[in-house]
Amino acid sequence: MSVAIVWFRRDLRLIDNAALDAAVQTGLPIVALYVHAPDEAGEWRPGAASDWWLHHSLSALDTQLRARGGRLIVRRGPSLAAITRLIGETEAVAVFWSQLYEPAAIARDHIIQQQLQADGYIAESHNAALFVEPWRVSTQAGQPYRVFTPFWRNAVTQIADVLPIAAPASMRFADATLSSESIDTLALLPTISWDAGLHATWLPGELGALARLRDFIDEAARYGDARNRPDVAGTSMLSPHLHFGEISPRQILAALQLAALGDPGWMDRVEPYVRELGWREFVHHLLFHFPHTTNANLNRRFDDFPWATPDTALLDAWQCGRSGFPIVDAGMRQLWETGWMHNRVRMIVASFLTKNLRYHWIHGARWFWDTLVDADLAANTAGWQWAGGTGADAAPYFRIFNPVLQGERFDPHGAYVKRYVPELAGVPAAVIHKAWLLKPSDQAAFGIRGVYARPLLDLAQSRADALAAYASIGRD
DNA sequence: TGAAATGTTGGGGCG
DNA sequence: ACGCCCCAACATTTC
Repeated sequence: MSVAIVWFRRDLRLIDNAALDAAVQTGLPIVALYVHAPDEAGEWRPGAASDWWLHHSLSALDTQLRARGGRLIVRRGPSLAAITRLIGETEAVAVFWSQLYEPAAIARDHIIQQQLQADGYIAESHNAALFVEPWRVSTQAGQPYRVFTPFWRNAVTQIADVLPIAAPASMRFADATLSSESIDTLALLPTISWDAGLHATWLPGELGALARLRDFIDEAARYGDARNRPDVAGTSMLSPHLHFGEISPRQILAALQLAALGDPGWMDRVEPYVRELGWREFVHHLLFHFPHTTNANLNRRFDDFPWATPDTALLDAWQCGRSGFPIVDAGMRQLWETGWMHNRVRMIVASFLTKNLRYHWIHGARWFWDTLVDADLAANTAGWQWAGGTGADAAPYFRIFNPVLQGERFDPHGAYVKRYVPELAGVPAAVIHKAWLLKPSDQAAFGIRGVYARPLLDLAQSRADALAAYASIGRD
């Protein structure tokens, strides 16, 4: 019996899935496969929060497939061995999958494609995650872009067709005698129950992604004003859904364009959000063209930068949200509780780590990698290199955020801080971001104790130290 | 999508 | 009435 295998990885959806569509177009019965092979990601194997999401997203995909008469076949890696074994069990003639952009995945997929094609099988990779493939965007000199604005100006001209592919009207599945691991046996869920906040915040899976998109469309025109306010639900919160491919950027853009019909000014108002989709595109292209940047500075001038040697207690305080700077601690606790942090606050905590503490950005990248449900090697790498001043189109190193001013500007009522740092619930908004400056009698009256009466570092001194360190490596 | 230091301007208090 | 000074407000420069 001939069949076509759809090898799902991080394209866990039925809509706008070119690989799935290509498999259906063969007219052959389908086998939907997931191969669990976390070691194949090398050093950047998914962390605990990502695993939590993956478990639920795989379950959601399996549920969707079962509703259509099929199911998800789950096997353990190595991927090539699992695929070739399944080919033997099914007499498959074709394997379809969606392109990934991490260096380890590219290398693995290349070997698998070569092997399958050498053995006479159809082995096709399709684009599921980007508007434009990275090898189709370059400067006039033929180089990859390192600056966002010209990159995006070029890339948008290539976004011609944003009509997403519909989910297959009907799917015919291969006979259901194939063995499958249960998703539970992959042991993706935490052994101790720290995931209540994740459950309360997220609904992994394609239906959850579509529901989130639907909610966001109504607010998208306000994104430009609201996106910097962590105390307001002003962002799309689609990042983990995008990471796992439960929804595609094309679907999002198409939905925005549909909502804009009959309202000519609407697309202009959502442009700030579309631009963020552009940044997502940009960082994926960067990772493709500069794969070493997961661990090494893109700007090699920083290779001699005098980063401080991390102090375990201070690094731990940053991770756990006990630095004494309310906006920083609120962000780190939001991350721990929900697996996500508002982007404005990500910039603040990253500036704090790489500049006030002067720790190498890799320490932040590793912590985010383990704790974010949207941990994405392209976005995480570029985001941390941007914050640390070592990346493409990066914030210059001397651009140091002041957590007091940032807190006052973007959490003016202290509502975000109070939500995640309950110790400060009794502090008036006017002083909540700098409570250590109050006189002791006021501190006592407002219940200010511990690090909030005495933060772990001096902002002015650490800023001066960072600038001195920056001066020591000289200009270009 | 920076903050702080430095420079400039102009209104108003005051002798 | 006038010059002087202070300082808030804004602009520019620097890191």
